[in-house]
Amino acid sequence: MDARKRQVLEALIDDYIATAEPVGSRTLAKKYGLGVSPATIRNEMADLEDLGFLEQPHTSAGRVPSDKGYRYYVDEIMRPLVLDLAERQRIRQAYQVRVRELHWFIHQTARLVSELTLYPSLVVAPPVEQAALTDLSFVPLGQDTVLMVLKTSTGMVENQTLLVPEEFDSDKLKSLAEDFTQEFRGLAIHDLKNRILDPLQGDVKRYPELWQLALKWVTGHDGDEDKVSLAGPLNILNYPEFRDVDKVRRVLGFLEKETAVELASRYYAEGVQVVIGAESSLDDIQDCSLVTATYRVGGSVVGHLMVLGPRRMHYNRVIGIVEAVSDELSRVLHG
Amino acid sequence: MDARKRQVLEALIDDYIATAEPVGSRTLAKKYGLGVSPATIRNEMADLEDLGFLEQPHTSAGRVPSDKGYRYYVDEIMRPLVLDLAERQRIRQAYQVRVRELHWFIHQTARLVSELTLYPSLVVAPPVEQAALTDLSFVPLGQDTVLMVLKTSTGMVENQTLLVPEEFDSDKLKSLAEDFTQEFRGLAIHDLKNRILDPLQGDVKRYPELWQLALKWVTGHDGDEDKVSLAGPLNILNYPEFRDVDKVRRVLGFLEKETAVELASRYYAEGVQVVIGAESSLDDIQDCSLVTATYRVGGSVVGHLMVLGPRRMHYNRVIGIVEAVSDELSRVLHG
DNA sequence: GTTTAGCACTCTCCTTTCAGGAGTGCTAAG
DNA sequence: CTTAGCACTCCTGAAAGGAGAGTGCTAAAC
Repeated sequence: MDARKRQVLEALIDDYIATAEPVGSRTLAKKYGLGVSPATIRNEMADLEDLGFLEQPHTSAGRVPSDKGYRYYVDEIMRPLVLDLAERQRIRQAYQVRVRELHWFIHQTARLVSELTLYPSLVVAPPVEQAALTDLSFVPLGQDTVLMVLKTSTGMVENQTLLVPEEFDSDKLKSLAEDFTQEFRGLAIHDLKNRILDPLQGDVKRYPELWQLALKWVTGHDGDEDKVSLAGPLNILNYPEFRDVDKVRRVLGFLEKETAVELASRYYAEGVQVVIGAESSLDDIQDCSLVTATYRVGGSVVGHLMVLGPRRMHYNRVIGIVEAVSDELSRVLHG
Repeated sequence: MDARKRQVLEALIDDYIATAEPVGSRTLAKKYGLGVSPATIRNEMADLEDLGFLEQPHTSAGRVPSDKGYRYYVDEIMRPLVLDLAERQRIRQAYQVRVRELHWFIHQTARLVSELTLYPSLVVAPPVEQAALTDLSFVPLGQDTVLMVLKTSTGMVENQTLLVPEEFDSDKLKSLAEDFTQEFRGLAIHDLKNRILDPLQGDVKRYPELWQLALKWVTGHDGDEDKVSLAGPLNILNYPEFRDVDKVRRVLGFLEKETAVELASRYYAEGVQVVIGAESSLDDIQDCSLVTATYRVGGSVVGHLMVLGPRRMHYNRVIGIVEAVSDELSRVLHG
């Protein structure tokens, strides 16, 4: 893998990313200043194909990068694009208005990323289920409704309206909230739910009224709702590889399913990860690549951010954007 | 327009809805027990074409209903399908779990409708902007954040987190909330916002601290967010008329834009409305039909519910579903 | 008068064929 | 090692032809 091969590979991938057409030796020689003739490039391309970096759709077409080719490009050749001023500003301003509302953060992030990258983007919120309870209070709303406000160790706030017996007045609720916080503080939400649902724990007897309320919460609470935000799915339609409606259905279907969330969480390692084509071993997105990033609150990874595009994705640009956004998000979440 | 013409029209539309293929006289004679020969049906079809109810894609194809044909079918022939037990139960159970959270209601409704109809569905929430303020309270969350809980005359609750100066302690907030409610109760949210933004009103001077808080609310509050829920957009991909990606883009683009919401609100008349093809005079959805319905709280229309599908939509089924769901939604919102 | 069988006609759709073009690999010369 | 030349392959798009579906019309049957 000498320098010229790398040059050829880079030029070819750049061209293919831009045009979506198989790239021939003549094109490469003409458009990119490689200083050699098409014939020479042909030889290099044949070598690159032997090495597994390129593929030929058919004998007399140009070449197309293989998964392995993209992988080499991403790992060894390309460098993340530095965003221009306007884009950096846009990212900085995106989070200025509101505060502390989980679903707003992820919604905003997903939109921001998909608008900047022109690809669909999925943002997975901090898994509330795993965060620990830090504080809980009840706010009376009407004579039989109450707002339950729950704070977690990841700094997020969750609200949920509950129906309560009428005899729960303001003072009663206050003392119940204190009991609840006292008893359960520090427990992960997930464990807390299990404990509430388990009659053997004895909570039923010790706090009959509180337990009744808590049960309403658990049964009414859909842990997954609002935790994922998808933006810009239609962007996918702008790329010629998605001319086929069946393909569109598979890919967008994937984004709407649980699989996408799972996959995002699978790449748990800090920082930006790239998954190219078949590397995901998911049939539905064989022809797609993913760029995922994590964001943090107080040093630990709490959520994921994912961009999905065709295999010939603008990796350098997307990686640059995803890095910038996840950094900014971590920053504002920390503050 | 004699009885047999109606029969032929009905059979033809039923068949076209089922198959998406132009319907020929032979098919009609064979599949539907009309008791006459293809030749007779041909004559009827020629008449129906003269009347503008049918169209011929080309000389030697079968016939296809025109907008006018569908219109006659919807208004004069078809009757809403009565849902079966399982479906009715499903609708009844859909709203049992949670209470009073606006975004949850519309989200749930959109999902329910799209799953039952197999078409995309859009639900527009009661316009909070137009509802009157009935009550307001602040809940301290941390040393500098506070949850603002706002109740409206449509019975909905809105929450928003605000950043506040540290000197606003619990008692202070309580008295501020009382002042606020006292002063502004009964005002439409929309007017309230304008008033807060208008320095000439004198609120700045009279309630400097409160006004500061209110301003944060107004500027941080995106009136439209969470007010619209789209479900099942991908359903559209299952219909052969949307093989073409450009068409898909136009239609799904329409659903994501403000236009769709506007359109839904345009059909403000109580009950179910059907818009067929070009009747909407919107280019993007020339080949689509819409079924809209309204739902009510305390007797007055507050929101809209919309189903979008190909022109050959299962009108009877969709209308039945939309009626049932909007009734149920009105019922639970009232309670 | 209405209904129907028969038939010629039209138009689409699918397949086949064919030429053009792009790109390759190989060979041999620079 | 590089490059020009050339035969070869394979896709693509246009043109041509046949099959099939469905029609409208005419004339006979009810």
